[in-house]
Amino acid sequence: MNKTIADLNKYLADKGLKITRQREAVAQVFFDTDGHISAEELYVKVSRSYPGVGLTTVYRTLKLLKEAGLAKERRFAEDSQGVFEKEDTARHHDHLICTRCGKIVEFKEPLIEKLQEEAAHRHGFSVEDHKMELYGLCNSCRTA
Amino acid sequence: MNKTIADLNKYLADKGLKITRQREAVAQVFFDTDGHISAEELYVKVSRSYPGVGLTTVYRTLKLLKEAGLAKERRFAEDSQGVFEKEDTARHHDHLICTRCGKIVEFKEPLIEKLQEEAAHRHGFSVEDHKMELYGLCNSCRTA
DNA sequence: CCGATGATTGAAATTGATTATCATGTTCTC
DNA sequence: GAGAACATGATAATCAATTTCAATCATCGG
Repeated sequence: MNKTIADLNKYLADKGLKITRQREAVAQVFFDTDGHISAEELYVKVSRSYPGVGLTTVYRTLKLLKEAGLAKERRFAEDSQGVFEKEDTARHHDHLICTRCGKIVEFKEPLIEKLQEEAAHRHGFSVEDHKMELYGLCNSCRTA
Repeated sequence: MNKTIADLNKYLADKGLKITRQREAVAQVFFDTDGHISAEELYVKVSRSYPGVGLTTVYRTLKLLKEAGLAKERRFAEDSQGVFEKEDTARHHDHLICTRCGKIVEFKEPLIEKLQEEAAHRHGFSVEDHKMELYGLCNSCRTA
């Protein structure tokens, strides 16, 4: 099932933190967003529906969402800003990134995950998370 | 065979760029280093053998080494500085990162690479490079 | 409901890695 | 070895992200 503001509120209550208008505003817009969004973009989007929420608070709320396991942060280029996506959709998918046009395609490959687990165990590691990104040219850029 | 300063010099000559004391100093120390090293660390190391080389020049030379295909930059944590390693050892290996102690183990998994290629082709991508990092707990941290 | 306590907010300042600037110094070609 | 182009390095600038801090707000106990 999809995660909602209720999940964040539960996390906040458990930690003795407070449920505020601003946090609910940020979480609401975040959960209504599909795909990747940067803190800056989320700030703009939140400002439209709930003006008066500061960029600082957007950053802080995204951090909380990460801690609560509801959001995942990614960084596709060395010099770019981080982007966030919902953890339930983030789980177990990887990315293909076009180095020319920047297009990002998500894909799944369960067999690779299995092999990752095995490789990790051979080195005494337990896997909590993984990051796999393939960089290359997409169809349009290759034929252009 | 291992790459050396000569390879950087060849690249520089081809591009009409100049071979300088500073670039040779940075490259020398870089090629003598195994594993990962940050620009800052390399700067300190270079300063010991060849004082008077600026941090700016270390960054610039590392950029050249990357362009020449002799170095590879990685960034293991969102907020950390980039680290560099020799391209010939970097090629086709991936990383296991302990989220507790920060230990980094390198491993190879040719079968995963093959599957990556296949997955990419299914989405119309050609693969130029890839990044795969597994995050978890190493043996010592798990049993501690 | 009220007041105390401690968390939260947001504007501004700060950070930290990396890059740009620019005057000066160096390399390489002819 | 002269000249043009490139390189250097101290400093300033950048930029996402975090910290600061005084003012505000949420929550709990009574």
